Amino acid sequence: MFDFAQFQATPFMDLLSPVQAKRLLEEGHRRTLSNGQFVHSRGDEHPGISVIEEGAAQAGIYGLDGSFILTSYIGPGHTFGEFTVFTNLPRTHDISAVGRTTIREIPAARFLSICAEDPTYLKVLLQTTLMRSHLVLEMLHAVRSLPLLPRVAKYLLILAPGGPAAPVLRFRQSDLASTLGLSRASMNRALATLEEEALIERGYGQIQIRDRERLAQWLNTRSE
Amino acid sequence: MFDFAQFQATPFMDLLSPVQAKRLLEEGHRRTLSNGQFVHSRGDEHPGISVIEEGAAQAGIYGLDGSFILTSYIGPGHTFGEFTVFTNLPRTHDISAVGRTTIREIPAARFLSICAEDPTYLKVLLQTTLMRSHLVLEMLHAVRSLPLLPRVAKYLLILAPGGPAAPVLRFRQSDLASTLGLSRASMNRALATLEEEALIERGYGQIQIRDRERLAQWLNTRSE
DNA sequence: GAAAGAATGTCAAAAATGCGACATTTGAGA
DNA sequence: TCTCAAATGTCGCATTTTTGACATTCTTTC
Repeated sequence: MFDFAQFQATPFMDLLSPVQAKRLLEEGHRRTLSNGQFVHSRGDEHPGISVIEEGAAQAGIYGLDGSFILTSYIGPGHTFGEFTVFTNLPRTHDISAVGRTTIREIPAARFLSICAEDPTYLKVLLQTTLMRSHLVLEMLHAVRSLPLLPRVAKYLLILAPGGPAAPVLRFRQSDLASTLGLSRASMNRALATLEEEALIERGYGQIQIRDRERLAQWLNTRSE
Repeated sequence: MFDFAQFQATPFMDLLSPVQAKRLLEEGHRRTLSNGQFVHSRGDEHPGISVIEEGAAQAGIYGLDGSFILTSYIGPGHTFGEFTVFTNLPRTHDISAVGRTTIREIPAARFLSICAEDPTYLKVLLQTTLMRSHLVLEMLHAVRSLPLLPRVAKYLLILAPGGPAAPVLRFRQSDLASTLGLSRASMNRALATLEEEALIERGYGQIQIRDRERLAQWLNTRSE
């Protein structure tokens, strides 16, 4: 259910039955976004939950200097915005599309009434929220207890999209750097070292994990 | 509902009606712990959710060198262990009592059946989980984007117990240091500076926040 | 109430990291 | 295709932080 070794949460939609999934999507309004387009900005009102149908999104916060601190990568079947539904507070993160992306937006009131009808939605959302919460705790722990190199590796694993293909992270090194709270120079050196170990490949605006499994193994030998 | 300025989540029990609260506690087994006594250790099985009736607990992870990385301070009315109930995975944190503490332990199966009876429990647990998740994200953000001094201040605010009284954090400086991922020397210097500003007071094995409001204000002028 | 253990306060040398600068490579758009 | 902007690769130097050591203060326990 929760593949620790791969640091990936199960998508919300995968935990619903096909009927429940269909029912939920029907309540939503479809929206298509081009690469990099903003879905929400920090501070936006309009509470509602969104489901990714195709493509992906990234959540983070822009710093005053334009740097982007990434918090999570949101893939197909995952949701975002549930925080606004259950707390009635404005958005806490900036969310933008990664590649061409289609999402379903379900307004807060409507989602809540679906939950009232069938509490399974609540239970499943709780499950995914707890898993993601756990991942954030893992990140927090990594930031504080791991040396630079394994710390970078762990973040790559957590932020990398799931799925069978070799994961490609479409992030600039400068964004990754501010995400981990270090300078671009240090990030570049760390990535260079990981590349020497043949664990990743650096590209222009992206990083490819050559073999998720092997990177996870390498991390284990380094952190325990 | 969610006091951002004070970085405190609403306790789970406060969001339940008196009847619902009573019903839940009746399902649990009461347990009394003395100061520092362990409730659970990382890796423990036996899934179940626990509610703090009196006292408090701290959750964290012990490092190999004996250092303790604190994750959260859990006060009266708050829960812990919900992760084990909904994922069937072992405990991810070490939890110990702070001061004389009584808790109610509700086995996973029983809690789930209560939720099935009355989905309000699910909804409320989702609310608190989302709030706490948000707090962890705030911590993560602080670690990466704030300079040392405001970072320490923010952690003190997040980790400090709520309530009207001047909060006292019963932590050793060495634990606080490893919680923020820095050395005891740096932590000591940071705390010394905050004390010079008359925001906190250092004690033996504890730190007192002189005025939560004022510390939050000081933080705001420093971080935006 | 004395002694021992535990935690804090502080310092200088060593190490790690950030900063600013500049060359190089890549990709997008005219 | 060519040009230019954007992103990466690298290098000293400045700064911060850690390390390890030691003195001091506070608690606990005998």
